[in-house]
Amino acid sequence: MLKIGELAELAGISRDALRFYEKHGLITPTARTDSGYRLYSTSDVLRIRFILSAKEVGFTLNEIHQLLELEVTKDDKSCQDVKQFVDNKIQVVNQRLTEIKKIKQSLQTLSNACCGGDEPATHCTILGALSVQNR
Amino acid sequence: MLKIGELAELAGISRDALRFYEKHGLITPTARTDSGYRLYSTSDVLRIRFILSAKEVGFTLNEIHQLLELEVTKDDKSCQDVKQFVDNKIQVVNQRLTEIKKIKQSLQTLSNACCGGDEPATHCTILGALSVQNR
DNA sequence: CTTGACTCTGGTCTATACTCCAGACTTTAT
DNA sequence: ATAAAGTCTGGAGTATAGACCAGAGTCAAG
Repeated sequence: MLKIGELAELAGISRDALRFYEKHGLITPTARTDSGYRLYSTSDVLRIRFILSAKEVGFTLNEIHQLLELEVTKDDKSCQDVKQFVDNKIQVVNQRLTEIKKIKQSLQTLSNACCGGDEPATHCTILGALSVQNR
Repeated sequence: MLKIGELAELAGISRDALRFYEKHGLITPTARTDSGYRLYSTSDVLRIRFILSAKEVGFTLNEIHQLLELEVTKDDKSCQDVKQFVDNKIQVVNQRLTEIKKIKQSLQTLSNACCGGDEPATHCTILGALSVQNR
């Protein structure tokens, strides 16, 4: 079991951030010491990793909260609702995937054009690189 | 040339957002009418599209500002600096690409597990779906 | 030629996601 | 045993990205 400072270091975030996530229902330490210190287990570590991943790709804490709440049993009566929600998120994610690939291409074009590359200097801005993409 | 309301509608954002971007140096209308109305050209439209794309994938307005400022000429004396900056961004983008693919997989697994899918119900949470990935 | 829709500037307000104390208690190292 | 480092709760402060509003000017249609 990890104390808050240890988990914070492991995850590369601050203790305050961990307490903030807890206050907003994203994670609860598996246990507390008698004196009230938070204790985190390995599954808490996974949870934090997921939270940070999802944040990295643009989900808000609120959305992440919803994702973490999802609990599907095959014959849940609200199953279709959950599926709908998840499928919506998949669409969002796909959209982001497309955008991020475009931007990556642009950055790459820009990088190649720079410092003796073969691309003409007219492509040497982001927008120029983007329009190369669009041809 | 488009007036602010027209561009706003085209881009799917508010007029206030456009003025906000302007205030922070991300975009300047190509012209103004005599009475001071902002006029946007097609290259402004491209610029806004880029801004929104970059925002969508998690860049802050500040970072986007930096990206838009990049202007590389082949024999720029600061060329290596620019290349460095761009290559860093490419790394960030690659990281995000990886994360987003993982999350997409998890969502897909979750969606498939739901409502009569083949996956066992133990994978029917995001974290469960994630750990399927990690096997 | 006026009425309604649009735009201007400048300012305040809001939500999100934290960060940074303060004052008190706990644990660890020497 | 004591000092340093870590943790607790609660609350105030900050950065980002706008939204919203007021009061005044502008434009387009009937």
